[in-house]
Amino acid sequence: MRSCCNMRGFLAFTVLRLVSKRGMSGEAIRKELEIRRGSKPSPGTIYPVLKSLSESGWIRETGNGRKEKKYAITPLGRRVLGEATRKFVAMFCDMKEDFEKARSR
Amino acid sequence: MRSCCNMRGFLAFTVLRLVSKRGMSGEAIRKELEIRRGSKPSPGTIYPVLKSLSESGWIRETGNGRKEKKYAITPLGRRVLGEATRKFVAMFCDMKEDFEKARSR
DNA sequence: TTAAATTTATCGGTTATGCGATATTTATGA
DNA sequence: TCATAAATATCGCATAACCGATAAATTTAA
Repeated sequence: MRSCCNMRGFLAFTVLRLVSKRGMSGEAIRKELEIRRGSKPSPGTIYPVLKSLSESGWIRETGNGRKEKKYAITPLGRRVLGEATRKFVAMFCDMKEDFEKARSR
Repeated sequence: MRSCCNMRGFLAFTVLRLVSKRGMSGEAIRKELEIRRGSKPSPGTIYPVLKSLSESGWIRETGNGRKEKKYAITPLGRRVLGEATRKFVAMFCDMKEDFEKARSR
């Protein structure tokens, strides 16, 4: 059975939210998204998003030598995320109960 | 300042949720969406969505003569919506607090 | 040191969402 | 009845999101 929504357009938002909680690498993000949505975004999906968020100045690499690159949210990113979250909640204002009912992880 | 998400892909989902609460016409839906997201979707946006949802068998016209056409969700639509809502909540599982903080309408 | 594995990077292509413009139908009211 | 307004319908288009494939860089381990 087909679905009535495909999450298209919310990947950048979700990635920004993830990074805002704790520094994360591209791979860590892919793994978290696999859990949340059931499928792992391809590298060709996730790295362009990280690049785009970086170029917007919303996230930046945290220079822990090299290893896995980790990203953190910037102050500007935090403002943008706050505003987007506000809009998101306004758009889906009737979903409060659905979130409350859900068993949180 | 640009936004990090554009709600793209969630219009059908949102319309289905609206219709699931109470019978609504295309115009009523446009007005509700204007409130929620700040801009009113154009007719060229909303009527194709209603058509598509109808063709999927997820909503149907409720035959009150003609007047403003009203739509209601079907049992199949309710199943699809339930599943989509479950996925939605899983995807945005960390947003519970944002919804709680928000003043509800 | 070298090979394998992991992570990051890039690019083109497909897909479909939402809009603008426009036309048609239906309702309202003078 | 007729004119105006409101609601619905359709079509093509621009946009961009995401994926697949592939390659490069970095880390790990043998």
